[in-house]
Amino acid sequence: MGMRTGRGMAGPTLQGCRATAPRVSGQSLADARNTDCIFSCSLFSAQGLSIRGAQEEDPPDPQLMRLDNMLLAEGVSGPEKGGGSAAAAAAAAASGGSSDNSIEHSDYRAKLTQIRQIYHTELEKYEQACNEFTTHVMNLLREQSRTRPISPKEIERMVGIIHRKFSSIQMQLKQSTCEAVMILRSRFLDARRKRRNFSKQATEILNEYFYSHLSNPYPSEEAKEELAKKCSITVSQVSNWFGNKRIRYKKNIGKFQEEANLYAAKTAVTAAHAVAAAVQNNQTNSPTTPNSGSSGSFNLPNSGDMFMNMQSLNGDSYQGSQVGANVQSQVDTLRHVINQTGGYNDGLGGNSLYSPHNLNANGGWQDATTPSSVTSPTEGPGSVHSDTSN
DNA sequence: TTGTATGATTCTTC
DNA sequence: GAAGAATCATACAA
Repeated sequence: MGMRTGRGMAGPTLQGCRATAPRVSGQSLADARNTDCIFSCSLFSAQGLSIRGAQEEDPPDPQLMRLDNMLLAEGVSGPEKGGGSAAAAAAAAASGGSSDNSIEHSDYRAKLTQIRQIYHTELEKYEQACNEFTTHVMNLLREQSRTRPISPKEIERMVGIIHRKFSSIQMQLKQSTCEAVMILRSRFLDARRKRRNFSKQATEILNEYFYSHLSNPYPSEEAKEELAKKCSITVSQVSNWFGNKRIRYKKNIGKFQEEANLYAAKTAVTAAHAVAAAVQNNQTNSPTTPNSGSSGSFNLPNSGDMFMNMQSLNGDSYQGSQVGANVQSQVDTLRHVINQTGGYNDGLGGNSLYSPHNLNANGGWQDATTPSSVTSPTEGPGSVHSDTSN
């Protein structure tokens, strides 16, 4: 489960553990004993050795030291540090502050606290039982001393045996706790890896960008960062989203038409206002002043798109490239709406006034963006080389 | 339960 | 290294 078959698999370092750890729902220490997690296996294999002499006079058991160190590192033993384990810290760092991950993070901390509490309760119980039993044995020996002589050495030996027995129980407790923490960690990392749909708002933001940049849906790094910030996702997620979107859009334009219309209509009014404002602004100022709006980093090439000539909109003879990138994108939206109202061919090339998606015959975004002198901020759509599939 | 949507991963190409 | 393409795995709706 969770492992992909037939291919190499890149992933977090806990991959091996994650792949074999059972997906337990409860977090009791007893459940934790069932794990076959790699880490746990090593603990179990060493247990037989640890029962003997984990106490005072013997050199410190390396296994016990490992357990203690791990419990300390995970914040289970030692001073309370709010569940601030390495995993939790890593998770917090990876979360990028998104609310969902924060919830997961707090969930992790809550469960770790639970484990910590169980551990300390059990540890206390064992210590108490050890003391009680020692007292009990001492009392018995005292009583026996009335009938036979008992040397201090014998008493010491008995106490030593009791302590060793109880320390082996403690060892098991520590092992179980470690296993529980490991399971929790693996489950937590699994949860991070699990696919989650983006929020509706995030999808809307991405879609709005995509459909308003249909002529060149290749956001620059800056734009990706901005989108990522807006959507509370990572830049690579933005890249993934656009990669998926471009391919799926190309594969089934018809299916996405409705969606395209929706977003186009949504931003049409804004687009019209923006265009008018930009034109106004441009006329009153310098005709070559580029727009520096929020999307200004997209130097959308447009010489391949007849509609990009703003002449048809304002009567001026100035090109879309002079308008500015954000206006350019708005024009994309606007023209889409215009085209919708006028009706257009659903096909890729067709004979319609313009191809609404700026896809070339191969399904690429090439024709709208092929000017040799103008390149995309990232990589021009010229890199869309083979769109013949499907 | 099943089909579809979708985010992620991997491989290939340039 | 970025993008396309194929695929996987999971979420989600019917």
